[in-house]
Amino acid sequence: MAKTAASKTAPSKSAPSDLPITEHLAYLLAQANREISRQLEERLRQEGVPVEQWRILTVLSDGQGHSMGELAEAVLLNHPTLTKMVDRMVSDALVYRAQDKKDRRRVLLFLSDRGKTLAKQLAPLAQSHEARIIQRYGDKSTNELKRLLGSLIERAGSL
Amino acid sequence: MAKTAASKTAPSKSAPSDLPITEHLAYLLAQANREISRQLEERLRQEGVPVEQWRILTVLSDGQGHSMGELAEAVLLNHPTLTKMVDRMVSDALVYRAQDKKDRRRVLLFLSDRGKTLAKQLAPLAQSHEARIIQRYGDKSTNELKRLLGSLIERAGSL
DNA sequence: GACGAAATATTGAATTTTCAACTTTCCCAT
DNA sequence: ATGGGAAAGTTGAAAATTCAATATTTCGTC
Repeated sequence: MAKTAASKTAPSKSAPSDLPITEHLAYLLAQANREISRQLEERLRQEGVPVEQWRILTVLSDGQGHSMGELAEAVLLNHPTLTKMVDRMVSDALVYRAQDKKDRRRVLLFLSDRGKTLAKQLAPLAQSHEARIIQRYGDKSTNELKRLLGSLIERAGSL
Repeated sequence: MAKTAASKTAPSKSAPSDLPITEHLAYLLAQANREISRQLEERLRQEGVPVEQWRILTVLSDGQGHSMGELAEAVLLNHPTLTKMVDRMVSDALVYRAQDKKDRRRVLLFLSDRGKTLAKQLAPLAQSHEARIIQRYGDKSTNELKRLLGSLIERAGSL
């Protein structure tokens, strides 16, 4: 038995499974995310917009109304957090809420004119961030990384 | 003609910069990180330990004392946040502080016996999380993803 | 040596996020 | 129809994070 834990070297005191933290996928993802988010955030700070709001503005840019639930999922925020962030954006007149006629429990969110304008200003900033990564990190690597991340996410539910 | 903002070019094709958010590396990283962190968190909840504390415990598991600055960098937290999290961990008797004799500005952090025990309980949990990802997502893909993330992080400073 | 600048860590106030509870509306089996 | 439960969103209190300001110690230079 113990096929996986076959004897490697004489275990002195701590388990051999003490993988350094930098080898954990969870850690590498957190670190990479932190670095890249930080850089994007720096770009967006130019317009005084937090990354989460950029996501919201970008998702809403398709002109459709999106429900809070949809959005929460899309922009990686949980419901109460999104509610309060949207409150702030409403105060800043970037978005507005409207009740869904079909299902009156739902609230649909739309970009205001001001929000549309801002979204258009932001898009090139994010774009140039992406471009710089590709430029420095390489087209090949970047695309491969994106592909792998995409498929990881796809299967994440069943992980 | 309902297009309120089609002031520029005519092509109905989307504007050059309108990359869907799901194509942005920054977004893919955030999403993947969220999914994987969430899963790990679920495992760790078994022992009532937040992911950040797992990171701290794991880094300190080398038995060395680590300064707050070092740790903050290693566990992806900024200084004040780390200070307060460590305060909580000290209250829980998982770690303790000691002044660095060489440089009295610095504070070194060590695992207590209780912290060591907990760290040893946690390691297999994290390990099995990793194992499950590899099992479902594939050895090949996982390693390739890790490799790419590692090299992205390496160059992140110059991005 | 001594002084000002930089590095290290912490604190307190303000902001943000989270958790649990709540309201409203819809679904549907009785 | 209708009453119980599920779904969508919000709210308020509690917890965590962040920002700016504050000690304390070290370093370099004169």
